[in-house]
Amino acid sequence: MYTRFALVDCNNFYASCERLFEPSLHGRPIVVLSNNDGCIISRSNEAKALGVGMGTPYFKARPFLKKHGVKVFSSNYALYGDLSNRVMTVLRQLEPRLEMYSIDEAFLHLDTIRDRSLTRYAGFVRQTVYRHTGIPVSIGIGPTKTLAKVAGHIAKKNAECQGVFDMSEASIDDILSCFDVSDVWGIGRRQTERLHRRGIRTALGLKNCEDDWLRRNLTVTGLRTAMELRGISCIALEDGPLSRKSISSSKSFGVQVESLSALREALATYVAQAAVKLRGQRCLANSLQVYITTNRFSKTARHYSARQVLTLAEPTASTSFLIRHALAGLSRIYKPGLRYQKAGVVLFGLVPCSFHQPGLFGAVDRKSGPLMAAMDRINEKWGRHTIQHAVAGLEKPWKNKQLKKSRAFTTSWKELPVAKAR
DNA sequence: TCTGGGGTCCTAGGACCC
DNA sequence: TCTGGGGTCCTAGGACCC
Repeated sequence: MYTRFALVDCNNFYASCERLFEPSLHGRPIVVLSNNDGCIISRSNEAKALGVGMGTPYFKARPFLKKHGVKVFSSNYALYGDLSNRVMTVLRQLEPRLEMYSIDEAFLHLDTIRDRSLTRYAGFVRQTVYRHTGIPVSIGIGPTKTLAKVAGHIAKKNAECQGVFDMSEASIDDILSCFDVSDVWGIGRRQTERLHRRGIRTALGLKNCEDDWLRRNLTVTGLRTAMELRGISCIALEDGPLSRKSISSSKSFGVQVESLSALREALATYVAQAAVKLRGQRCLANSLQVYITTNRFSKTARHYSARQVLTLAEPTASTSFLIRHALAGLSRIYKPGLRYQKAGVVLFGLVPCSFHQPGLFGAVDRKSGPLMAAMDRINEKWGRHTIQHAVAGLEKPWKNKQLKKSRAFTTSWKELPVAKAR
């Protein structure tokens, strides 16, 4: 049977979410900043048209944004996560074989759509998502995921496509010959440099490149990308239950941090966040990594970055236990007298709770399990830091800044939008 | 003053085993 | 002169994605 993948991509997702609750911003340029109000990570079409670059540091772009009346938002993940769920729910109702690829993208299998044109069907999907959620999407269709991504690009960039493009509507080679190789899914900066050195600048060039050279220079992933461009599907739709291999939590600080006690607070806070996710996934972790780093862009101070991996005697999901190990790791890599900019933790070696056989002397989770479950319930009901470990600190002066954040319109009763009749 | 956060996969090289 | 060979596992680091 002939397989067809569709890539559904929310247009300028974060900017579109913000605009949803401030309709006066329609037609006006908007940008959304990264976590610490650091970089620009989402731009409305109007902002793109002004030439605002993706990933530009905010402090550099600020005068320009002000001059052109660009509305600036801090990122509001409670809002984006909730709207993403709504989009995915609508899509899943239309097409159950769905892989949620990122917060704003999903792959669908279109094998079952036989009796009508895929372009028309995709147009229907697009309208339905918009009607139910208010989020505009583009849809690309192709025989492999990589070609569906190419089609998605074309759907988004060309107004005459009306948000939908199907690769089978044109000659694939013609399309690939005009498609920049650096825009191909899986081809990043380094690979682009290598391809350019060999004189390959378009997706068609990559498609026709010799397998041996690809295998040697771009590894098996590069070869797989080329095969996908040839229409041979090598990357399957992952529509099974999500099972992560690692869970991490890290953040830049709002102010630079020198003291071990502040680093301990921050790290304990991040460990607690990661542990909540771990329990939400009904898993235990058998090792963790902690790391700290100074500002890598600093021209005056030497950059220091260190990490420590800790293997646990027995896998656990207990916040207390994980914090204790993380802080022991921290004390081994902490160097006094430096100005730290970021800390983080990664939990890995995840095993489902149900698979785990408790050790003879362990039984950590049998004791802490009910306590953690109670903590999670309280924090879910009353807000994130209602109860927490004392070592995570109360004031949290190192917390990052998010000065321009919109409200949690859809996930908090206190922050519901208010409509006024005239 | 000021530059995100959370993931996945691949490879090379070392340790270890028989 | 001359010091095995082949396999597995683990880890750090790099590259990529959104």
